[in-house]
Amino acid sequence: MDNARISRVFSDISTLLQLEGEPVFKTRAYSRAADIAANHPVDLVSIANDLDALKEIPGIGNAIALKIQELAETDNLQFYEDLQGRFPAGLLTLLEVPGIGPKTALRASEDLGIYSVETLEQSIEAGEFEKLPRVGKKNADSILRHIRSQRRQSDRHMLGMALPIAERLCETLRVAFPSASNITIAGSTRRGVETVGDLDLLCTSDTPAEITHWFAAMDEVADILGQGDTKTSVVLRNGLQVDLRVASAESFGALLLYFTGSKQHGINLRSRAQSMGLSLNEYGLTNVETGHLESFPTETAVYDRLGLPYIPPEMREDWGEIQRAIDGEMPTLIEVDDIRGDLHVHSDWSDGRVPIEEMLVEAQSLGREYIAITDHSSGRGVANGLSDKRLIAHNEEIDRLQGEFPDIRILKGSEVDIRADGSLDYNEEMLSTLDVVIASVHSAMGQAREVMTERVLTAMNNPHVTAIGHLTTRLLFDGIRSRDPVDIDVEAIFSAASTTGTLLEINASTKRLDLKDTHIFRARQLGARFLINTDSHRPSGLSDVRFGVTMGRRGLCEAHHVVNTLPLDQFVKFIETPKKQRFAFLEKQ
DNA sequence: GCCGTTTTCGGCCCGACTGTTTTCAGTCG
Repeated sequence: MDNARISRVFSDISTLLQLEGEPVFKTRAYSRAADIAANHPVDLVSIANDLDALKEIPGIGNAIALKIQELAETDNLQFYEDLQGRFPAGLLTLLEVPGIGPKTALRASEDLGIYSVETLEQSIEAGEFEKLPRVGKKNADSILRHIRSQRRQSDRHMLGMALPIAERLCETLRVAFPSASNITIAGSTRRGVETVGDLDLLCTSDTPAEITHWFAAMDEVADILGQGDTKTSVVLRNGLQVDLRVASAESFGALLLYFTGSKQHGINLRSRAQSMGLSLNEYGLTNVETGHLESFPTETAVYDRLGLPYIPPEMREDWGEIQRAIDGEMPTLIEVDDIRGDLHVHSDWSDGRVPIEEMLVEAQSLGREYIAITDHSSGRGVANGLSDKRLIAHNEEIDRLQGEFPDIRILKGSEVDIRADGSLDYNEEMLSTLDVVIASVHSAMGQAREVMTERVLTAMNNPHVTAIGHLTTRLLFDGIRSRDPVDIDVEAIFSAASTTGTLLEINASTKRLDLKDTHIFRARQLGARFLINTDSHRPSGLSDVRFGVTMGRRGLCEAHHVVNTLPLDQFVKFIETPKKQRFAFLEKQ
């Protein structure tokens, strides 16, 4: 039982209670609990024996806390079982089809015996489904199209793939409509969520219809899902859904706030507005008594009117950010420009694509003050890992290149395999020749939780290990494959970071993003410090640092939490400090 | 079911779109 499964249970309960006609506020409470569980930085099972700790989480009360306890203790929930038993099996899968809500799903199963997406499809094709009340042919056709397009693709896309496309579409709009302004990415892409379901683009213009119609007619549009004068929704040839909304400039602040989300952040803001006698929507704030509408050109102006400081998009996840804002405890989040060095970079000495020189040229052009070349260790045979002998030559090559590149400090490094038993590929003598050691798991990923945890802890206790690379080894779905994270006690690892003086890597590679946001949030609370590294295998990879910074921001990192924001001389002092005293050194900075 | 600088009871976020209807239900974000 993990947070994802708990979330699933509450989400199902919410839906099923809706079908039973329970009050909407009750179903909403379960729905919010599902969101909370899905994103909570702490494993709920690990605190389930403490009822008060569960109830301290906003949105979790007595009833839901008790249900979490039951799930944690028995891996089961009687309430959930009973509820499911009162409905036909398969009903919930129907609800995953866009366009099918609770009412339609229930009617379809009761009246037509539909209990799966396949039987739904057959019923639509047979012309039966459209005869249900309030459905009709157009709805039926639209649902059928959704079923078929959903089958073609997974429903979420890596941020690293979606963001560049969104940026390119914005640029296309800028060129095509010079008079349009505020062309902006919104939605989960703007918040920096690791995967996004669709792209939300906004702009302001006096001639919205012209823009939405032009957009829907673009070459790369494969399918138009909906089109009006102020909004259009299309599917691109690559399978990505894009929603474009156009409005007038005076209300852009409220519009952007609204379409950036998250949903729950918006609900919390509207709640706050209500308590001030105001009503918040995408056009602005309306005085409930007088009906007067105030417009806001910027998001900052809306927050200000609600008595709050600006809340950066990455924080708008209902992780306590509004309370933090009220309390005046807003962090100054880390920014891309704070990053001065990259400590995890590969070259063609192992499995990188280009010679060290080319990585150095690119790193310099990005303004990096220092870089560690960390090719793989000998255990990575498939990655052309470096034997002891080749590591010595690698070090000599770096000394030579330092002479050619006086403007960037090149650190001797290695990404060393943590073997299945926790030992490292190089011995103490070899490790002591290196400035930076990133220790990573690349093998035996199926180990039991206790074994894996002990394995990484052993590496953390090695005095030469600077940081643990991509802790969970998960890979996001890139259209072809994905990899689940290893089973490891992250709380134990995060706690050990400060006691051993080991840094934790935020791996910015677009398919990794490992640690992920909730891990960073929790590790920071437990006193960990980080490196944001790109794990680049080619020059273009060095720019991916921005994705790592975004994850750091979502985990509420300030620059001082991330050690490669230190200027070169300070960073060198850091790695020259005996490992056990490094966190004390950071405290003094 | 959750929650409290109006409340331990009585509130609880807001609007657009679509297609079905004879004034609005259902779904979505």
